Amino acid sequence: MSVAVGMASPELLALTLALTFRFNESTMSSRLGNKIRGSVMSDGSMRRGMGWSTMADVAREAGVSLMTVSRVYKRPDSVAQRTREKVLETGRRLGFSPNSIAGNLASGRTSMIGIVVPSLRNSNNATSIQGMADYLRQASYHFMIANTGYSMEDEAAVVKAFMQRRPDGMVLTGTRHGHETIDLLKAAHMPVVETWETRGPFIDMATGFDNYEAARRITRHLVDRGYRTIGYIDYPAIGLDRYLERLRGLKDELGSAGLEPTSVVSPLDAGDLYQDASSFRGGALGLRKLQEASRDIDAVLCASDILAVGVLFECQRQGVRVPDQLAVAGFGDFEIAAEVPPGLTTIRTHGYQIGWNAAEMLVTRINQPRAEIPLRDVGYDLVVRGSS
Amino acid sequence: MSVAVGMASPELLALTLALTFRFNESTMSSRLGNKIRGSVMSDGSMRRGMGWSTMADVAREAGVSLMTVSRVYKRPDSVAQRTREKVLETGRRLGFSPNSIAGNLASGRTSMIGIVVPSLRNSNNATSIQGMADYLRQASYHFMIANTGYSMEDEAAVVKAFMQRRPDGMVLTGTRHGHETIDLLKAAHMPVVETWETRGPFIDMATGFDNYEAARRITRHLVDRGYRTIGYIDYPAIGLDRYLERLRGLKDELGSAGLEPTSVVSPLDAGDLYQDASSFRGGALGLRKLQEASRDIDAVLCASDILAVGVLFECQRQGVRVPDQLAVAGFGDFEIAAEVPPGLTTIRTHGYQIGWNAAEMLVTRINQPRAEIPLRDVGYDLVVRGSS
DNA sequence: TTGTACGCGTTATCAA
DNA sequence: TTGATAACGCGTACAA
Repeated sequence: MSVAVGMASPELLALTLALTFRFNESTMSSRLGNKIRGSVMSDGSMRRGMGWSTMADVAREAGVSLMTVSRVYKRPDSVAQRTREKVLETGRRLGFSPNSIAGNLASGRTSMIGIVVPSLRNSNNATSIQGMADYLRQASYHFMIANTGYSMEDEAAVVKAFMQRRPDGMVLTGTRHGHETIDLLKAAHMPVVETWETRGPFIDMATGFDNYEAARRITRHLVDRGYRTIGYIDYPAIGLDRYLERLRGLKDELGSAGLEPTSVVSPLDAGDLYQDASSFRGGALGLRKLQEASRDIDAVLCASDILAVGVLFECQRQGVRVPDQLAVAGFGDFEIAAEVPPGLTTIRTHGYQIGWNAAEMLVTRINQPRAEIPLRDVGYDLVVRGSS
Repeated sequence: MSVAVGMASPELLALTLALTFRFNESTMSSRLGNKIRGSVMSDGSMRRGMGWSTMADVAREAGVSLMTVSRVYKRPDSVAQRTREKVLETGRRLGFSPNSIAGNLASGRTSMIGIVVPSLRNSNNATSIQGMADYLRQASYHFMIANTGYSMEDEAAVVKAFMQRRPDGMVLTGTRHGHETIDLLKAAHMPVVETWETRGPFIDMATGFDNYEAARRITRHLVDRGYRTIGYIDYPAIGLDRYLERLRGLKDELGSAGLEPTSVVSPLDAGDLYQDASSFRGGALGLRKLQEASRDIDAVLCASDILAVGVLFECQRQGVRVPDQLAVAGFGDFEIAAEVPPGLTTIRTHGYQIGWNAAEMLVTRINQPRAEIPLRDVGYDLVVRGSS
């Protein structure tokens, strides 16, 4: 029996050889007591021994002990150079690849991070996931992701499921979580970073920015520009902390100018939100709702750039001139904000940095369990463009 | 010693109790021979025994055998109801959470899928990742993701790293991969699905659509509409199979109409591409390049909707009327295509379905290693809107 | 329906 | 610098 292949590279030959070797061994001597070896040959229900070479195989072939092989792959410096080379060469020849699962069990560390986001399609999340991915990769960590669809029950389920895989740390989006989630993580002493907000209380660590202050800042900009009849297009009211903070910031800032929001609308229903793709349309719908509520509205602030761009598109269709007849502002500074005519005034957030920070904080804490790791505020910037 | 907490839920109390119990046990009797138990109390370098309750703990407390506990959590039906309830209750009380890592090692299955994408910020990928996530979740699988930044070397490194975690299957983006990657996967008999293309050869399984035919289809539409001077804005030339196919489709279709592309430009440099966010700007740059190459260009086809929307924005800035002076077409049918005035003509792809399929095919193959799983073509649709 | 025995492939510890 | 040994926590096979 041999492995069927197309092009045969040295690496492939090595692995083929390794597999063949293992099968022969089990067929002939079975001295480890394994009656069956290799799922490839078995009846399908049997999955023990996947046909991979093990450290024991390499050790035997190279004439060293198992621990030496382990050291060669884990801390190469702790092994004499000649030994190391011999082992590596043997390993290559046998197509050996260390089994992390076994290592995890023995060491109690998985080098795995669990990441929980509301949606995988959200640009904000994508950016900070990329930040985490870039940091984690150079630190030799892997990560699992799951999305909650903005539901706390799902979040709890996801966290529970992740815990069974014993990740070394966990990243959550936002700071509002169910008791079950919080209790579970705290009791397990799981290193946790909460992201996108700087207002606690936190389970453990956090990085983000002050959504409340950012919303006040951009509202103040609109007020300073002379706009007085200001509407707000919110995310659907599902109680996401950071969006609640943005709305609160808007109201407080208008309040201190003796104003109040002319109208606050939430254009999407839950179904749309879960899709998370329908937000341009949400912005357009939102504008129409605002116009129904008040004909003389002169500025619209949106909970995200996507909504705001949807507003700009709707203005274009209606022939409403921006910013002369209507000012529009968003939140996020996605690429489109700079590109869409006439340019979208918005709050620049630093999603990539949030992701990077979260990963870095986690890894620091994992390596130094006692470390006190303070909140990291990445700040925000007001970016004024043609729409206001 | 006890766990510090804010609000104490029943679940938390259970877990606290479990941890305390374990610590006491080790401190007092240490009858398993563990000198140290629980990383929380140790000096930081010691990580064995994480302080979690184990099946053995539950078994002892519930007065059953370890296997009974295992069965309760793996195949509850195979245990008498009374026994099951007793075990579950004990498990809850001890805050027990099955350790998948140990289960993986024992069973040879990880219930983990490795997903390799070029970029985490790309909308296409995000959509199909969501499809995979939704399928995998209901099938009780988790997944790891890594991005390659469009580099084959990085892809090989990522695949190698994933293999050490012994995933049950792997999803790759596209069909063009390095020999090293291919050989490794084949030799390991790893179930693999390649996505977004239906033209082989494949490592194992594939789902996607025919990019070549789709490009011909939308090109034909432009030709039928009477456009004759057609430019193309490509992704950067890094040899991504599906983009090469799109360009080939354009050329062939124009060819059979006795035409040829007026100009083909690739507006982004590699740095921009890696960011993957700068594509609106890429479209705008591309249009300007096309205009430099030929003043009487009357239609532009783009390799993606994002580029096409960038073209629309640039038209708006230049005062070019769409579609009267210039027709614009994209590829992807992202939400923005329907929302941006005057509506973007494009090819609708089915990214979510591709992701869902990929996951489903993988799980099928994992459960039935012998299964022949044919290519799944999800097709595409021409969507004509105001821009052409 | 439940239990016993053993192995999964690695790492921590301690001794040489 | 290297080796022997004992876990890590669970699932498979088989027996009762």
